[in-house]
Amino acid sequence: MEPIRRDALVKAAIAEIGEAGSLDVTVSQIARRAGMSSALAHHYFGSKEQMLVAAMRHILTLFGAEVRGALAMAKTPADRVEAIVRASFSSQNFRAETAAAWLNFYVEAQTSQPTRRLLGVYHRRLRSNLVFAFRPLVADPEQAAETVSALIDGVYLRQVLRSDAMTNAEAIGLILRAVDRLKDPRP
Amino acid sequence: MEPIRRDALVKAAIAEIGEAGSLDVTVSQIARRAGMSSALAHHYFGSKEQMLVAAMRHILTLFGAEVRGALAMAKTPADRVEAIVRASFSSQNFRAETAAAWLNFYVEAQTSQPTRRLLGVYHRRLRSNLVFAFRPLVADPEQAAETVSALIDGVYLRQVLRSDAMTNAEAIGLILRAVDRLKDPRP
DNA sequence: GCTTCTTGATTGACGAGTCAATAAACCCCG
DNA sequence: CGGGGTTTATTGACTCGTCAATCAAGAAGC
Repeated sequence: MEPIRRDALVKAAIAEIGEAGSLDVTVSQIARRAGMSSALAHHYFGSKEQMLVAAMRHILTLFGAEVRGALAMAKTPADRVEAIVRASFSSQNFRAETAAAWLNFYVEAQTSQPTRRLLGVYHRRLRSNLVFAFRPLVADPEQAAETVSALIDGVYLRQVLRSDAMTNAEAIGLILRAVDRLKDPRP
Repeated sequence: MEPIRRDALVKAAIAEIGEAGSLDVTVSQIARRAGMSSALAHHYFGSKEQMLVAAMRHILTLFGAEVRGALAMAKTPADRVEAIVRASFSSQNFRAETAAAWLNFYVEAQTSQPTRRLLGVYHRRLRSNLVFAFRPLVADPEQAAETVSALIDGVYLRQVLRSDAMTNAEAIGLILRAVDRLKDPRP
């Protein structure tokens, strides 16, 4: 039972956060959506915070898997950069729901140590993937990685807010064009 | 009395939000920091939401003034882009405190119509300034503006989170180098 | 004596977490 | 088999705290 319940709660939490656009969702709401009582949610997770951390871990796991899959297919360095960008904006990840949860985790990370640690892991992984991909392409791969990371986060951020949202294809196009400009000219 | 009290409350609200890293600050905390009772805060602002909107408007006003000032000094198009970037990361704006408030307003905008409207105004203004500045420099100024906007937001976002934060000079350098790459090569 | 300013006390709502009690599943030994 | 006992699953009701908002009443100026 335990794994089933935990899983249902994590998914319900993400859905609820996405719908509310905020981490201010009650345990009761999440539990109701997952088809159980709030007491049971506490039974399996101990506290609301642990539940939200689990939700975040779930999102990061999905994202990580997607990046790994895309990287496996990439042959050239340029392919690798493209793979990471595409995974970041895959239809799975680039949804109002997920983006809203994402944004709220950033807020949470300012006060919650576990959340901050999780986000830190994700950042380092993304960064190291990007640095590796950029190494043969530019003189300063670290700077390029930093720029593209920020660009990805920025496009995401704007996605949450705007009513005239970009499609994921547009987002990918925007970033890949920027990436192209960042590359050193071939001598 | 009224303008003095309102001003003190707005500043206290920003400080409190920055310190807490969250919009979950109580009216009492803000009022105490501003040296008055929570009842008085309600007397002058009516509701907590109106107080927070006023705080946000204050931040945006400062930011707008800074951009306008910097733009007034700019002669060439490239100067104009640089002015906007520098204003965005002026030591006034680029502080953990302000950045935290900023981030939280993004979250708030997902549910609060007034907040969303305010942020929309800021976005449009920034965008139109950037488009204008980029027009003589690139073939597609709208796209360049979009890219730089996202980049600014992204660097800001990461600033809130990371412990090994960038200085504002580093942030400006990162973005200006990217801007340089975005420019069309002179024929 | 009227308006403006100010507050302590109170109200009413809401939400996290606990608990005791019930139901269901499982297990072991006779 | 089979039934007592143990663990697991589940919940409604409750506690305790917090907080936005209100109000009535007290100072303070004019």
